[in-house]
Amino acid sequence: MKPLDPIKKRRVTLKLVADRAGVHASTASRALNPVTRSMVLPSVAQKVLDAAQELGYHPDPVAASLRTGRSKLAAILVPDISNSVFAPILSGASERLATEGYTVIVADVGSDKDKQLNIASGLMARRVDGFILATVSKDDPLVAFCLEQNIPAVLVNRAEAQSRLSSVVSDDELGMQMAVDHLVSLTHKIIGHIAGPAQHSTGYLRRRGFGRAMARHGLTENSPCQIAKSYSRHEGAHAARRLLDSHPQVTAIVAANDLLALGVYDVFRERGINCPAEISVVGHNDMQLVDMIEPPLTTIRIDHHEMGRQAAELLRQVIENPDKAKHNVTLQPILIVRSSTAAPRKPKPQTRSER
Amino acid sequence: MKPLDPIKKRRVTLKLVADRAGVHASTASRALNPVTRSMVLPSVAQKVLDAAQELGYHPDPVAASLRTGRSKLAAILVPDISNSVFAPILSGASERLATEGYTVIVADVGSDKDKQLNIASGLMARRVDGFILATVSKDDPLVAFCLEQNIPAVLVNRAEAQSRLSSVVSDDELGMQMAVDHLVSLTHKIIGHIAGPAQHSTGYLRRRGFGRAMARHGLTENSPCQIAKSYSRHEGAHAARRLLDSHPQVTAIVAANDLLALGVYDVFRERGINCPAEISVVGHNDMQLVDMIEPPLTTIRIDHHEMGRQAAELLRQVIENPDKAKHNVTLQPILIVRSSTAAPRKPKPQTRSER
DNA sequence: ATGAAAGCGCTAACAA
DNA sequence: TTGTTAGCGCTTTCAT
Repeated sequence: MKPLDPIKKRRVTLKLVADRAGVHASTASRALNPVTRSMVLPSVAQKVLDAAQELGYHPDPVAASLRTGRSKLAAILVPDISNSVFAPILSGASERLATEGYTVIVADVGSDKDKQLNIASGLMARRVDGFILATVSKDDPLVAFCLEQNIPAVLVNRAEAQSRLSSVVSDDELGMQMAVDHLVSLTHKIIGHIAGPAQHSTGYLRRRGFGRAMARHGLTENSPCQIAKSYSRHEGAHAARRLLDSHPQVTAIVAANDLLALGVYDVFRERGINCPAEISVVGHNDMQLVDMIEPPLTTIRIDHHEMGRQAAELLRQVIENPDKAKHNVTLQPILIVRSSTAAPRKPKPQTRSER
Repeated sequence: MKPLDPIKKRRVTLKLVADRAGVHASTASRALNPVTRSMVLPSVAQKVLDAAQELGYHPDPVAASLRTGRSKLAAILVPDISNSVFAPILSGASERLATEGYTVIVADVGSDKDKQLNIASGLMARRVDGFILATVSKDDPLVAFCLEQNIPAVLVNRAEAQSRLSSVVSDDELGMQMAVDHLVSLTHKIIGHIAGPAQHSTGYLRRRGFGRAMARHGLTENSPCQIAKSYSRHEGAHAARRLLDSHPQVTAIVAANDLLALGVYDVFRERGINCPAEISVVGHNDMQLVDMIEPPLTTIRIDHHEMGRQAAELLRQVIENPDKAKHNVTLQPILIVRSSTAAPRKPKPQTRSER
């Protein structure tokens, strides 16, 4: 004599629906799945659909997943969810994936490659249908992992030199070109660069873009560069100090991203340097709120929301057709001029002796 | 004659492990599960563990889930992942849940209640073990849903008046008390409030906290308030305009959150009002970067990371013991004084005629 | 302490 | 076109 359980109501199963419609479970299954619906008489299909409706049937994705090996689950791996650059990427991607019927798992996986791999295999065990990776660095083991496991994956924001996977990134070189052109048009001649870590494509490509743009203006000799250890305000400040110590003559600094530019601001404050009167600064990303800081930051805007959207779309395509040719999408950034850039102050005659 | 598939390597199943260890699958299952391991001879358990190790066995959570009804999946619902307030909550909660073996699904569910309910039932179908809700407003249908479905859930950041579920929030009234005390100590007497939407506990409680604090100082008559339609810079500006138009005498404004305070800044800029010389401003949340804006914002800091952590911990407890008594955790905020607050300018004799 | 057997809810190969 | 059957990989009675 089992105690009956009045609280937990029974799950509505496919069998229940089938019984009510007077057909076999497999027929009900076919009727319910739009793809296989044509295998079933329209009249029967309608009966099944009605029965499902009446009973409030919701297919069990877990059971389906066990059976089919697919899950309608997509995972997005970010190195740091607190970094606000990723927020619009996530919302763009989630939005798109949700409309395609995917449930999105956002995993904050940190920067430790072993940890990342662990988390990725955990998700594989859950049979996620694909990954969007916002984490990759040069020769990333995660990419190797996805290739090995033969699981659909696309890169977003950061890519690889060898494009082993499809990707959506901003045109980092072009962005730097824009930044440099803008400064040169303001008649700057000695422009420093605070680069991001070289193992990230953003760090590497933006640095290259900076170098090329300066070369194009014949300013190669006047383009000192310091590489920040990470994309953080703290490391940005660190690099800025090194840059200013070694090249006090710079009249402008191009930072590889906004966080680094904020670090530059910190150093300006610390040393009483006026921006843009004494030194101009350009950031990269147009992170939220950089229009509110003082001075409002001139920067390169990337449409991260669109980036997420396109990555999601690409992933969907790869999931549907794993042999799809790789696509490397490059988004056009735009220059946003605010108040951190201005023409350089005319060098006072006694400038040299001043220090 | 089936074509053999040299690419897709076979999944290592429990049966495989059992065979290799020379036991039955059920024994292997018992040996692998720490909880049931004691039902098995230590020597046998060891053999199974070794076999699993050698084969690189990973239990299939999908199959386990189908069988047990549990999933080791936890979902966090946020209204807007782009709002940077949620980032530290998410990372705090994810971190904690991950160490407990949960995989976290972050769902960006928007503000539409029907959409939220749809997404929640979708996740229920996936058999998530529990929800963390960062979305709730007054009498939220999502809370009713969780109660009905009898699924573990805890609230974070925003709570309900009737505490139908456990929650972790900041002490919103205390925060406002701190803000008002600070301004009063600077000798402000006429202080306005830009409130958040009343259907959110943060909006309602902060407003009440403001009113009570002003009353405590005997300033009830001098505490005009405007309610913003949403927590956004835009609505903050809107409310600020209304406040300044109706009460031009205010010397300080307490905003219900930082985003609203930024809107106030926008209006100051638009009207040429100097902050803090003419009007002081206090925010709430200590969102990232508000120390960089001009002037750096005095605000109430909430430890959102800790908030997420504690919500996760609470959720774990509720999942383990659904009959656990409700806990309503209140975190202490702290006042962060920066440069948006100062003593009010001494009213010039001709102030009144000036306008 | 271990094995046998059933079944979670679904889908798909096969048969009719 | 529909039903039969088997099984995805696991856990959990039940029997031994």
